[in-house]
Amino acid sequence: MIKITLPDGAIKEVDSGTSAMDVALSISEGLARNVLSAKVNGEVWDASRPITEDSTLSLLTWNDEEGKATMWHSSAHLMAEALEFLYPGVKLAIGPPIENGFYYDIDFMDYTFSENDLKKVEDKMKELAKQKLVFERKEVSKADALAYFTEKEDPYKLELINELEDGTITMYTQGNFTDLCRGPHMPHTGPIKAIKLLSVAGAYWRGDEKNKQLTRIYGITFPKAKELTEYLERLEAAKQRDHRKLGKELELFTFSQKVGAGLPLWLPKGTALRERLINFLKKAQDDSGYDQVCTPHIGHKDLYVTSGHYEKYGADSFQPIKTPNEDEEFLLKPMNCPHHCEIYASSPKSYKDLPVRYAEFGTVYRYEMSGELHGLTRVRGFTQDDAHIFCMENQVEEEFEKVIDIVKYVLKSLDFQDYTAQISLRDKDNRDKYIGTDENWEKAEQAIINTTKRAGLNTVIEYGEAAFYGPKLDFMVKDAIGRSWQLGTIQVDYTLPERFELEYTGADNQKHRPIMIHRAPFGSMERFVAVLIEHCAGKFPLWLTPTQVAILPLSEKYNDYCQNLSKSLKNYDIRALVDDRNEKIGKKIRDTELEKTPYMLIIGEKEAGDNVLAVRKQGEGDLGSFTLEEFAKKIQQEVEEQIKY
RNA sequence: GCUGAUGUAGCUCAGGGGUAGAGCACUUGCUUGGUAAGUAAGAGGUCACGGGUUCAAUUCCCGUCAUUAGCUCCA
Repeated sequence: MIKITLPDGAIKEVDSGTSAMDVALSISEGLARNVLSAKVNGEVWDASRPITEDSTLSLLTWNDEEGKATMWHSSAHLMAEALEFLYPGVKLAIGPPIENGFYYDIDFMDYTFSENDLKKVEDKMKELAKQKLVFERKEVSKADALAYFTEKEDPYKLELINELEDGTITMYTQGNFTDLCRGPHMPHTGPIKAIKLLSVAGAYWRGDEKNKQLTRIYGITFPKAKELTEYLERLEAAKQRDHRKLGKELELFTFSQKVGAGLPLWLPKGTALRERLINFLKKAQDDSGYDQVCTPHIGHKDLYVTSGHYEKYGADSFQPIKTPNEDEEFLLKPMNCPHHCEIYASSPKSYKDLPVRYAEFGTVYRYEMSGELHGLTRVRGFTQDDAHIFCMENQVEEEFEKVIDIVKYVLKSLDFQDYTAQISLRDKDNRDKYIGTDENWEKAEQAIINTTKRAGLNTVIEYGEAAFYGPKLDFMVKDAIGRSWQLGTIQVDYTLPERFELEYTGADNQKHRPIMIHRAPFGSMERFVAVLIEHCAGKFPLWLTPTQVAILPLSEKYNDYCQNLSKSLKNYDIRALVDDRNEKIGKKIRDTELEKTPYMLIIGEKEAGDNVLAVRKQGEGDLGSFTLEEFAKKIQQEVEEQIKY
């Protein structure tokens, strides 16, 4: 007899060799039907695998992440079976579960496979799933595994087996399909009720571009058709708030083939919004003791050799610009820090001057591989809301905290509630890729950990994600539909002051080296606006939105009255536009609703006569009558509420 | 960069070896309205760019540029 401890602490005494499924059956048949796999002593197992020693056991169903992964992994095998049936002789590489579904990498040999063929595979999978094919686990020797896949002529599996240790190899079979697999798998294919193959893409064998490119098929399965429908609806909703689509519709930005890939062009409305964001941050920075500086878009190659960026990024950067006569080399600036270091160095500094904080909305250029470009989130020219703080050792933590405060203020004002601070430290093993001394790294890493703890941030530590010159704190922001983006960043740097030989004179009349903090609360204007658009689905906070109020005259008779109204609102710093088109009021309201303008004023005979405003709120409807003063006050209050410290 | 898909009016898209079409937007006329689409007419295109095949190419082929999905999830 062995003892099985269940999650609620209950202990069951059962015969050795009892499976998780047996335990489930002893609890209830309904539960047993839903079991996909089981966690035995912390390891995910097949529900049917015999347990032979005292163990903790939790049964995994569709409601557990591991349960989902089990079903998706099994679905990948099911797809492989369907593919082998429809395309005999295809070579299979790997097929794991992923965050949303699964994929399988396939070498289609001489077959051609396109998106149009997905349906056919999907149908075959459905047919197979209905047969409730049982997944059988088998431990095999390395020799047997090699023999099986040699016979099958599958080079990918053979390569994988050769790297495995004898005695640890397992195979799984369902129906007519056998695969090398660590498992676990669900008991049988029955619970796979809804199947959708989503896309076909290329992927290199083992992720290495020198290897052969295989065909990757992505899919997802569910135990209920309704869940699939809901999933597809969520995908559709995400598409609807894609910043590339909304950016076009709301006339915020565009791209031009002639200007070049990855070089965004900001349209008037987008620029106005961007300027508003910039002024908002400038004010916060002004209040926090920052000084604005301004530096050129190019810098001498030597500047970047000194900073170390040339060595690190030279090949990835744009090519140097050569002067015609002197043959000097300049680079488009990939970052602002070296310029700011030279500003610091332009005059002697005393400890009494520190900290100095140089801020610049600096446009930088970086060469991104053409395939990496993506809307406004990954571009080749972008503007950082950059600043560099030069301070003394004993000021680092306080400065760091102040920066965290600004970032928190920015995120709050734009209604980002849900974010994580990711502390990026050095790779634990491979330390060659970082510049600077171990001692300085230790100090900087500790400073970040301490301050984030004190600021009460929700943090996660990532090793190996640090910049090459120092550790950093990145703000990972979740948008409204749960996707995570890296926006603001704060980085401690002991290295650049060293390389630029920056100094200050201490109270002891000795020269000391300042410490540098890089920071950008938005990250870049481009990425921030992109994420903001997706976060609010184009319905910007009132303080930021391009047009706050649309004035809709009921007929052309009231156009002049409305123009005057617009001017009056301007005196209250309210941005209003008059829709003076020759259209009916229903049409004007509909168009304004679709443009997501927050407020509408409907002006006809009654309003013009009584000197009142009929107010309508976007998405909500009629709010009733207001006087101009009442309305202006309402708007101003709402704006102040949003950008309060 | 690699692989696939895509590129037709300002936007969203249909079409197809014999020099192009819809809806919305735009212009003009009628209409002057009460909280999500009034009505009629009109204008608008080197079918991304360059080459090839053909009597004829926007359509087929090749190349370039751009957009897009994936190449990060590891039996």
